[in-house]
Amino acid sequence: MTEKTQAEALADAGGGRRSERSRAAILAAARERFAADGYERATIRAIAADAAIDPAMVMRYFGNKEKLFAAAAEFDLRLPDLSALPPDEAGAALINHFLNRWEDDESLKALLRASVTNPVAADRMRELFAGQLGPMIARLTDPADAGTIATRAGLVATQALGFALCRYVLELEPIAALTRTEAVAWLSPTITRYLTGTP
Amino acid sequence: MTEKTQAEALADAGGGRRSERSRAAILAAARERFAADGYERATIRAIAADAAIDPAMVMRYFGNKEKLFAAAAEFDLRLPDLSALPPDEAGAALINHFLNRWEDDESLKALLRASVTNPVAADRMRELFAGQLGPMIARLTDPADAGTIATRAGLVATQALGFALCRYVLELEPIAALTRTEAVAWLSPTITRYLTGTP
DNA sequence: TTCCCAAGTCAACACTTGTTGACCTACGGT
DNA sequence: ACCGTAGGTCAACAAGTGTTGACTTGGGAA
Repeated sequence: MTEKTQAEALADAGGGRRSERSRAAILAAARERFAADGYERATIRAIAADAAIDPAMVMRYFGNKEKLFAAAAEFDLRLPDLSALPPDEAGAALINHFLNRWEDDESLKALLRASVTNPVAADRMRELFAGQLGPMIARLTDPADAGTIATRAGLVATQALGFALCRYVLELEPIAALTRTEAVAWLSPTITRYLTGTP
Repeated sequence: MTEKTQAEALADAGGGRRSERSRAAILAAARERFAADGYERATIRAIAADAAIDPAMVMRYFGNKEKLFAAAAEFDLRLPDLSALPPDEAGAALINHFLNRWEDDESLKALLRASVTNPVAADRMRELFAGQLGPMIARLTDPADAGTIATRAGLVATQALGFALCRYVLELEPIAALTRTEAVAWLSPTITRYLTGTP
């Protein structure tokens, strides 16, 4: 009864496969495991167990572990357009958005944990900052300084990733205990200078 | 007991006992592999092969993989005393020292790569910044602001580790291509503010 | 009803890992 | 000379990995 409705809805949703629910369960479990354990310690068997699904199904749906990771670590920074803001508020807005994004999607944690040992993940990380942050910064930057855009994006990446590494992965105190307000207060000037300042 | 005395005596003897050479070779290979591959991808067999030594010898000398890592990732930041410098030069000096330290000892890279998935490594990383950077900052800080020392150390860690992550591990361009001078110029104001400034 | 086929299960594969214990071997003290 | 032992070799172990292929099941179409 209920199942029929689900099946129909699911059939509509995807390209025709009826097992979207299993696929979604695997993906959710994979995100969790990759985020918690990193690429090599997260095993297909553990992911399958979390999703209450046979390990063979994981292979059926995603081909192999690397493709599963690629699907689980798909991520978009969803950067807002900050060009409307006064320059001295852009830094605070950006770091705030970044922390939000970090906290409500485990994919970023999975990506960071994996990117340290997995080339594919590292590539995606690079593309995230070069391909998404760069263009956003371009809209804030005086065309005369266009040559500095990539550097600015990179510098923002160093501070943003470093903070996330210490706060969410290493759980280094007292960084992990900082309130959101404190964190933003300390980081904003740094980000702002990287966005629009000079060395 | 007896073994150590003998080993030392033999090492002192002049010829260089093979066991000490083996031990050193294993450690060097381990540092290299852990730095390049991270904890789980660096295998005892690969390390032994690099050192041209039987895998069983690695176990004989270091007990198990975790202890080998602990020995290979022993590290000291060797922080200089910056309290003699004018406050606005301390940031530049510190980041310069940090980059030097990073570049001439692979242990830090090994530690960072491993600390993302290995609890022991993460612990050592935390202790590095809390136990070594903290005390150094204390000497720069007005006793009235003693309560901010740990936070300052943590913030410096976020920027320093984030930069190292992007430059040496992720090899994110254009951060990896920055000259030392450029890097120091961009980071110094950030570090200086974390050391002595306010949000 | 019968039949088909995708979804799901099971057991095994080939391989790699850390780790162990039995076995050599060369050399310094006696 | 001998012999004990530290240093080194070899092969195997048990556990765990990603991955595969043959089998079973259930629900919708005929």
